[in-house]
Amino acid sequence: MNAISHKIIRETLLERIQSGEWELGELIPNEEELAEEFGCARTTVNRALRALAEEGIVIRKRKGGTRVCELPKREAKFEIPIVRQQVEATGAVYRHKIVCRESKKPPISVSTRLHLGADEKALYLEALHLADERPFAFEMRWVNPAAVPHIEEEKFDTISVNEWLIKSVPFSSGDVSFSAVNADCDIADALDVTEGSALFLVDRTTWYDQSFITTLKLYYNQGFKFYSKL
Amino acid sequence: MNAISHKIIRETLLERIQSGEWELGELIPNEEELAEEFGCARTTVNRALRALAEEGIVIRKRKGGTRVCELPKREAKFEIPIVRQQVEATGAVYRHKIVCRESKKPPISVSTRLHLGADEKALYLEALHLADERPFAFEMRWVNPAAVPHIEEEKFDTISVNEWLIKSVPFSSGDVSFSAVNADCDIADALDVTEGSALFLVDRTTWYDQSFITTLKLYYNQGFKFYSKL
DNA sequence: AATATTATTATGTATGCACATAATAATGAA
DNA sequence: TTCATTATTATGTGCATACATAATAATATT
Repeated sequence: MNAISHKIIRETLLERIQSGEWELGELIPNEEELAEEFGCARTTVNRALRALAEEGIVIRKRKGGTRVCELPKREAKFEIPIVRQQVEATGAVYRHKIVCRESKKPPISVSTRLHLGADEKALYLEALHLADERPFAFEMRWVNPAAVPHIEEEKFDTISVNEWLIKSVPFSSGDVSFSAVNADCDIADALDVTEGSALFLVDRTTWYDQSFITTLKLYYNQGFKFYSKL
Repeated sequence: MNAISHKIIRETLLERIQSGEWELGELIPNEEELAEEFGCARTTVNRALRALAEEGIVIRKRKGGTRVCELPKREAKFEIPIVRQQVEATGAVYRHKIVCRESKKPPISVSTRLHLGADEKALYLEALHLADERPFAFEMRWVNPAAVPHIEEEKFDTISVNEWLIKSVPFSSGDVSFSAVNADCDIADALDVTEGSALFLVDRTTWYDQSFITTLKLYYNQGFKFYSKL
């Protein structure tokens, strides 16, 4: 009665599915029948099944009933972390340094991404993230000053650009891509690796409600890995 | 009455949060008050707030009430795709080729990962994934034959190892890492790129209920990108 | 003052009921 | 046979109510 039965029911059903008691694609008993089996109300079974549906374990259709998902999706979720947290997670001391900061006309690829007019300027920043004073990641970023005017006043000596933006625009959306690139001369120099080293690149563009905020390329130093579970 | 009010309420509350009407960390009205405002039952508000809590937008505490999350988490979710689907998504024709298949004693790093005894053999496979007959990704994999004995009978001429395993063990768990590596001589050869090219590497180990199934390294060809949203 | 005990409070959960809705099956008309 | 109409069914949702639970506040005890 009190042992949060919707969770227990969810668990039980999940076990039946994972053990193969109910095959992939198979129709499972309806809510009413399950409610009777578990000796609870249909509402409770409903909640358990809804949870499984949200997780992609089952598919539910009105009148069609509930069946085990044919192709259980394997998704890896991971946080887009703040670099400082990544560094500190390794036990190292974090520091960041603004290497370059200027207002200038961005290349077309960037002005397109930020939805800027042809002659509009944007803020360009280069920053180096350090772990125990050793280069950890190198960031090349464009910011749309119209979206966050107060950025002009910020020095970024105590807080990184990313952290400042997250505080200013906490609920932005974004596109991200992950890839591997060979370090060119400039980046190799900044990260203190040999030219051509394989670097993990995160390329991200974020916006809030139609207003584009920033686009950046973040090059992680050699040997960096992103971990996740599925 | 019929316009799925819990969704509407969730939306409305989300807007108030995103617009800054309720600040980060701020306590929002309790369920009863909101129910009165929206003219609905507390149950309905509860459902909306529970959804927001699951998304990491708000934090809820008994007696403490509900408050906007201080650091809204930025997580990128993406599917660990089947390579065939990745290839076909680009419009290319997929084919895969088993380059090597043998049963042998794995190195310690692998026997540890697969929880094998010191002298136990495992199945080693190398496969090349092709997009329009051009190398797309190169896979080096160890499989624990004890976990999936039927694998001995499978030729993998119509289905890839990964797809076969997904069908055989649909609900496995796993650890994944993503990184960038320079192509060594063998891999450069397999993917037909110059040695030292930056490759995107996915390293994955999967198991089902304490029984370790497979561990693999998947090297994507140069220029490959993983896309996601946040 | 420090500690243990007892309210108080907002969320968490379960229930029975009613009705809405989408997908299907059954039926009828052309 | 073909198409449109009408049940039927399982899920989807909302509500009022009751009680459980965790965290806090208030109180009493040492």
